[in-house]
Amino acid sequence: MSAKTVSKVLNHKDGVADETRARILAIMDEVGYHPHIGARSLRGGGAACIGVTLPVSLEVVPISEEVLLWIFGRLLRLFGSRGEYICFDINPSGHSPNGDYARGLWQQLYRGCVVAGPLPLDDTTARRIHEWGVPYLVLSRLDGCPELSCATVDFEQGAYESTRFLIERGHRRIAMLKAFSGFQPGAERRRGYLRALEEAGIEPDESLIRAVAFDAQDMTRCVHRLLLDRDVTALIDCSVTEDGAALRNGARRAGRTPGKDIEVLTWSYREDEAVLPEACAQLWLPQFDAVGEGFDELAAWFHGESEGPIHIVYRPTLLEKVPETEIARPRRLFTSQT
Amino acid sequence: MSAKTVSKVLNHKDGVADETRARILAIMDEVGYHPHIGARSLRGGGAACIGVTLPVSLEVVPISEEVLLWIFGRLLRLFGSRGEYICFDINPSGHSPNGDYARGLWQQLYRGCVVAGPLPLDDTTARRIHEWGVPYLVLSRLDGCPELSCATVDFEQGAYESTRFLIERGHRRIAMLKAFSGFQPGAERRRGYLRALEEAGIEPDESLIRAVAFDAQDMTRCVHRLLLDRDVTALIDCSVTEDGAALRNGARRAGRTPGKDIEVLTWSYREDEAVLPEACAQLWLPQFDAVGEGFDELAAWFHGESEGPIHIVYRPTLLEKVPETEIARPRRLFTSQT
DNA sequence: CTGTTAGCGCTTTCAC
DNA sequence: GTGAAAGCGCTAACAG
Repeated sequence: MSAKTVSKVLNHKDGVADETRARILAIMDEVGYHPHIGARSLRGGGAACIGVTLPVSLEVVPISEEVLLWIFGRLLRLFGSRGEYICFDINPSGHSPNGDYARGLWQQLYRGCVVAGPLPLDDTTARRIHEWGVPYLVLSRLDGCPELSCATVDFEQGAYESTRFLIERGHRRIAMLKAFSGFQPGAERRRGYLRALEEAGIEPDESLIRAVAFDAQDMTRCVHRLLLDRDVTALIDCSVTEDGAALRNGARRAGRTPGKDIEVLTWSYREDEAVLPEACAQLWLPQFDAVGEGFDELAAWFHGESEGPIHIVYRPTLLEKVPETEIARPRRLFTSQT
Repeated sequence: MSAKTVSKVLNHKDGVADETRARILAIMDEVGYHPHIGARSLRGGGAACIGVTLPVSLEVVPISEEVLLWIFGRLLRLFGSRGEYICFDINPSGHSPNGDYARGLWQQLYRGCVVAGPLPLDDTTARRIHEWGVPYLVLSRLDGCPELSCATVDFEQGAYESTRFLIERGHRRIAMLKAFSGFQPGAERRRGYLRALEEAGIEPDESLIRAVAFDAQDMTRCVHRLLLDRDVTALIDCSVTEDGAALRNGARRAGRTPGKDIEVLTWSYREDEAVLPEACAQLWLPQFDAVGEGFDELAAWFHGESEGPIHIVYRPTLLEKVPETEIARPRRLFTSQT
């Protein structure tokens, strides 16, 4: 019989006599036949791979193992169980000239992909991914590319609400521990903060916005420095380092005590536990919920059950009643590898 | 110019004028050209993917997240940093008819692979992988296929030494908590145990070998049952559950106390911490060391710097002086998902 | 140094 | 219901 007949059997199409089909299947089993995935993708089918890439090296934005695993586990359930390959292309310390973090797509290895991390503000690849036309999901928004398929949290809104909350409590000089300088979520934080100040007619002071690295020592140092200025009466920790101890230590070095002579507002990925119980409020970022739902939608898109692009931007919630129990060991979304 | 010239440039081969090369590179950059990985593999090159598969579903042998991550991290360093894709094909609850867990190879997606888990005794796929001819590494041996490229620990030797140690201390009825029934490491344990008994002229009692699941409740129950027999004076815990509490609880329910009226010998993946400090000895299984070295060799093989197959079978070490500190939270190699 | 040609394994189109 | 032929993008062999 001919190649076409075999091809039909392979792809579960009809137009083949039952007897022939059975015979072919028997032979395939006997010879141990498997279709060549490369040839298939060459012909236009595309490999059944879902790819995971990072827009920047793990050294720059050190996504924690916990998160990588969480992503891994979700994709396993959504794609692995349906027989798709899950393909990681995580290139620590830029093997690639920068920008082609989606080479798995260009090379037609992926038929969909997850960009797992914040986008640099000058990113141009995400737009190319969008135009490429396959299902994809970025875990970050990008200014100037609102059509991006994304699942994340509205950091600008979070920063705005946090700042306004403190202004309403009478604060005028509000410091901010900001992460992700040069990245979209960092820019969103800044914008939200400035917008709230402007609305209240407060002149912003750039020196109060402090970029921090993802480690406890740097945190402590920054808090110390900022709080030496006695006019600073409030501090927003939107570093998402979730490190209450570093906040306390930094404040103590500056002779201050959170909840007494300095009001702290913390950001956290968790709703039920406090970064710092003595904080005046905690902003909960439902990032995991957003990403989880994003993955569900991505799977549906990938499997042809729905259409993209995805646009999930969860609004953070300001908890005025901070949970009483403190996060036991900080299980961070980002961990420095020092 | 022709396709071949372009191909040469792509593959960093010489025989192209410098000026032409530069021109081609410029154009490639401009158009955003990327070679089609499927076509390449079709032509015989093979995709630059290292695959990771599990011989059985995660539901049957629940490899812990910690281990998956450890593997992931190692492969990232060894392969990811050199630009290779790391591709997982982990098929929970048998999407495939069983046996084609290496479909990534048959489909020519992988140019090498890691089989990350114990092999079932009736496995036939591993031999086919071996004959396939690409670099691969199995984290288990297989009876009747000694040529397999593997990195693991000699469980038979471990069971033999454990049993002999207890016999020499005067025990005659030695119970055994055994994991991996139906799998190679389970068979090795049994063999080692029986060999030691036979050498000592002790008639084995099958009921003393007890298969346990990877969870604390089942452990406790099994220990309880076994120790109700007052003639049992020694217990080998080679379940590698590393759960001292379950051992203690089971013993207590049977009215026994480890270290007093029952001698326990524990197996552990760690050298410096005790599963049960009151054990009379601990067998250290340098599994991580073996696998780590195996990965190094696999990478060399994959990159053409050395030849396979790999054969790393580390000998366990019997520590008569059990470490004093107990493993804090059991961080298990295998965790049931209940 | 450069161009031509063939063929990898698959699927689709079209003819039988 | 089945077969023949073309072509996907790439590279090796062979001419020019």
